Amino acid sequence: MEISKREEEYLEAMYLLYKKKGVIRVRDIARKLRVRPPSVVDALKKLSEKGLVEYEKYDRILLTEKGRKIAEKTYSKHLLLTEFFTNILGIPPEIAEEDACQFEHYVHEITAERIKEFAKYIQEQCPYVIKQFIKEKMKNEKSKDTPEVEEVKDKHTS
Amino acid sequence: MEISKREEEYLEAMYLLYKKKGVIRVRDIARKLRVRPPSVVDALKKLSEKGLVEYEKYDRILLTEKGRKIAEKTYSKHLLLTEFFTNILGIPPEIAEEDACQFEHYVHEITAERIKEFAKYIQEQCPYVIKQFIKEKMKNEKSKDTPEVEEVKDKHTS
DNA sequence: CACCTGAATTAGATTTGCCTAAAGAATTTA
DNA sequence: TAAATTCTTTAGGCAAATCTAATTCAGGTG
Repeated sequence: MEISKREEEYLEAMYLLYKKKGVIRVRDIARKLRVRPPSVVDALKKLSEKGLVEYEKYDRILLTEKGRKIAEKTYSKHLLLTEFFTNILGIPPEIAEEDACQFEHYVHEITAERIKEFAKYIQEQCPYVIKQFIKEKMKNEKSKDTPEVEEVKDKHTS
Repeated sequence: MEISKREEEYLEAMYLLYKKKGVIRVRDIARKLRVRPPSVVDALKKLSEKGLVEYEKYDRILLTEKGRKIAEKTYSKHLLLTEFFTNILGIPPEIAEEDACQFEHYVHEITAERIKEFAKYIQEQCPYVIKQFIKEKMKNEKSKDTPEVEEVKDKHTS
């Protein structure tokens, strides 16, 4: 059975809401995915037909076993990608988050797994090199925020 | 002006066709994107309205300056991602290709840039570690293709 | 208990991207 | 150059995902 990117996003949102609050409400899903409640109801009906969500109107909403497994798999990719982008590449958290949030729906198992292994391996084998890389990049980041400072200083001291 | 993932894919396909053959034909775009020719015509009309493609029916098809720039940007991300997946992570080429083909449309400039820098840095700073990682993974790959061999050997030699 | 409020739902419409079938244009070939 | 083939285009429709407006429901309060 085909499951779309968007459906995966719905499942993931529901999974996180359940983990955090213990209940899943239409309103909250809508907020999380930045859509209107009617769109959520549409999605719930479809997901329910596919056996990924338990849904009867006006009743409590739950993921089925199958739905939860998909959500977990997606979310674990999300975590691993975010970590890689921030810890290894030194990407700012909000951007890392956005990139992960998209790629998580496309990345092959093998690639995800490999990224995780690579991160571990490289941190163990050459932690200092990584640290150095991050440090370098962070520095450049900051100088972008305040691009004039260095130059001005030079002028003053020269 | 909003440009969708799919539109970016059309631009990229056209860009590559032009680079390779010097002409862009509906038929070839369709083949590349695995859609039927009428879908391509629809897309061309929209892209033309957005000023990304020069299109008059039955006439030659060209990217505009603007369209070409978008395609180039996308394609350069494609290349860099593919290289990272294959050369650093040791992902098989077809899978690396597919992952790149999706992520290229979402990855932020900064992340793409950082991946490129990281690949360069790590290859310079600890080329041996990378080589070792790849080697290890490749080995596991192969043993997956022929999972019985080792065991059978053992039995025979024991 | 009746009412009020906020949440959930339905109805109906829009947009994007794709399709098939059929018609029209261009190119190749006999 | 006329016919055959191939490519391109139009017409008409479908499915996914979204929206707004209006309705229905559930829970809390006077």
